[in-house]
Amino acid sequence: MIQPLDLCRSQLPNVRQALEQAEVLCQQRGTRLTDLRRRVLEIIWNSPAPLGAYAILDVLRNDGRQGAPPTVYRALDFLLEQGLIHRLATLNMFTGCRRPDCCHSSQFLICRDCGQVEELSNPAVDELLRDEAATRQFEVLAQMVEVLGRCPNCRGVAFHAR
Amino acid sequence: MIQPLDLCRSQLPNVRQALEQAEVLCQQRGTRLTDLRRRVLEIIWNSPAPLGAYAILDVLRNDGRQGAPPTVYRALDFLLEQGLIHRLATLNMFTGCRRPDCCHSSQFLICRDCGQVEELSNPAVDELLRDEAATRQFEVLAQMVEVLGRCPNCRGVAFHAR
DNA sequence: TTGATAAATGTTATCTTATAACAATTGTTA
DNA sequence: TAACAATTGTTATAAGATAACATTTATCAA
Repeated sequence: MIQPLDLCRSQLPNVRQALEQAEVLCQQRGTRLTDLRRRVLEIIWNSPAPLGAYAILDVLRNDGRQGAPPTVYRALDFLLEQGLIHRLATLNMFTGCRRPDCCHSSQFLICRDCGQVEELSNPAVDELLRDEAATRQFEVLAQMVEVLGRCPNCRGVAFHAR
Repeated sequence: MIQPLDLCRSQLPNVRQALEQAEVLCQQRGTRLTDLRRRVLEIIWNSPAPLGAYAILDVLRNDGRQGAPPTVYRALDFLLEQGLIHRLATLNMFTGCRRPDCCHSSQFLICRDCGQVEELSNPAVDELLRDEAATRQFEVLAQMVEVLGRCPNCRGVAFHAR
């Protein structure tokens, strides 16, 4: 008996939960999650795959909002600062952070075909890179680890129920 | 007695050597390192820090060459395919590959201040990421590991001679 | 050598991503 | 309420990348 699983979706926390957590975090930090910023965060979480700034802008305009690129980029800057979203450098796109509550270095598995992203947080990767840097007296400010490939769904990998 | 070291420079292979190696590799592979492609590779190697496509284009035009963006991007595509250069996704820039002869996954230490780049090739990083991917039945096509920070020179770190 | 073909480059136009600069609005606090 | 800071609106443009088609150059078979 074959039982296909939708791995990617099963790992997406729901949108409302992400928004509530963002609300709490910003309150704790004394930063302002304005309407615009909350809406941008919501748009990002609503999307199954990462979004580009201009795609987000399109949604905002569909909302009936005014807006130009800076509108979006400023909101994105805020959300990045707060650790509520990540920027995927290889795609020039943005995706919701799965663990906005704690500082962590992330690694991303990005599916070339469907665009869905899995966020990892393997401390060993972080440590290895820090060690390499330390050896060279290099001060680490940020890490960017992205693995491009194909997710199980897009590979057509079937899982057999045990 | 204090002995400052110029670590970054000391690791840059010289340009001629890089070009000769590229020549040999392309000959072995039956690919054509044309004048344009060789010149672009030379421009990249001549620069102490990574270059953007348009900066390369400017140099080409100073050469007296004709050219438009596609001219450069096509040459860059070829050099990337041949593994003679790397693209730094966080900077949208290109840098010469230190080990074009062997397939390898690279990690980069990128100095935010001076822009200089150190290329690492730590197999453990590669393996960790492959393991994480394998666990998730994710097929790896490419890895992008970039560490942004400050190099010893820009931190003002002094080295003491032993 | 020539003609046919493929590869590389030239050229124009356009698309995508991102930011600078300044104006208007909104929120906060003395 | 006035003064100030933060946020958002608006216009323009910079910077990175590619599509589409023309032209040139290299390669190779006849």
